[in-house]
Amino acid sequence: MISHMEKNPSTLDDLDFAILSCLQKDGRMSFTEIAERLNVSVGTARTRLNRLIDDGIISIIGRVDPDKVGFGAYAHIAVYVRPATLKEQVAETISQLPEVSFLASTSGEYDLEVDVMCQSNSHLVQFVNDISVIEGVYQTKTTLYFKVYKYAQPDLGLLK
Amino acid sequence: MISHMEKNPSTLDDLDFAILSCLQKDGRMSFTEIAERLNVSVGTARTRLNRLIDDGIISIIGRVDPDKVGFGAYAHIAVYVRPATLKEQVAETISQLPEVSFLASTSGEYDLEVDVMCQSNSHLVQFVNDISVIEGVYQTKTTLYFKVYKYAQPDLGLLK
DNA sequence: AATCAAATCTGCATATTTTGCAGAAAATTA
DNA sequence: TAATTTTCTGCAAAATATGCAGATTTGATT
Repeated sequence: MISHMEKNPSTLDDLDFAILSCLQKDGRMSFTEIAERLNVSVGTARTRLNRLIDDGIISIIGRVDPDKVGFGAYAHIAVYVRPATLKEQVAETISQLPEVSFLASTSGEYDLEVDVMCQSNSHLVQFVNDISVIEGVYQTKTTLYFKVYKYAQPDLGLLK
Repeated sequence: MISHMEKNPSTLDDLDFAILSCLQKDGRMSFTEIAERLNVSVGTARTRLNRLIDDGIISIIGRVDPDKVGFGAYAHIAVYVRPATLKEQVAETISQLPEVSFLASTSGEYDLEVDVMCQSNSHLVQFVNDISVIEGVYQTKTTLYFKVYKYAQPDLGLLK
């Protein structure tokens, strides 16, 4: 017996996708407006949307513009872990750091990718120094993001 | 005479930062709740928040979990542009593609970084082929994201 | 195919939130 | 200091969210 079915792609129907699309456009769209656009009752829109959020299918987040808010150094750091067995542990440590906005393990030449927002170049240098001394971090390569052209959500229509 | 003052870091006060913090935690937090937490009137919270959004300082977006929603291939593509003068033009073209969730110019070895969400590996291959034939794209290097450990917003407290 | 159980949807009444606006307070400028 | 602009507050009206009971649909089992 399964008490709570975890959502996976196959359990998302057209209505779910339509709600996700609405939220991608405007994370503060009201239940009422979503319901009207999709021709369902407010209750339905609310139930679905709340479940999508609870199940972690979508997160409604406020994303600050790093420049406008004062993060002068937005960067990408490639992290090489040796021995490779320490990867999870290193990831755990790095994910705690407040500057980190994105952290993932990768298939490529390096093992972990860390995106960070720092106040200034010197703060960034400090940050890179800090992660360089974590046990298991063998090497790092830092790349600055100069100009962000797009920061959006992929078109869910691609999944149809 | 300046009719509309563009916001820059120095014009954001403590209340603005406090509102941004609330929205980073929950993009759907109501004006009322924000007002109560910060001990200001609802009208003030509303005016500030709307202005922060209008000025592009923060965007409230629904971010879907690529795995759960059916994007089986989440990847990072390093793009080398030759001649370098075509960079803006290439960026413009790539930013139109629906798979692209992030696009920025960088300081490093490569010129542009493109993050994409594709349905499958074959869709990703197709995508990489498509951008490889764009005029000015000299070379690409694709790295898959295997596991995302963190996808959050940086701590605004770092700016204090 | 019929039945039952579980899940989902709808619509309504109530509670809460948002919106528009006018006047008070604060900040800015001359 | 006075004038001007900007920001804040509080109130009433409109819009929205919430809780819930009953209807509908879906899915599993026989």
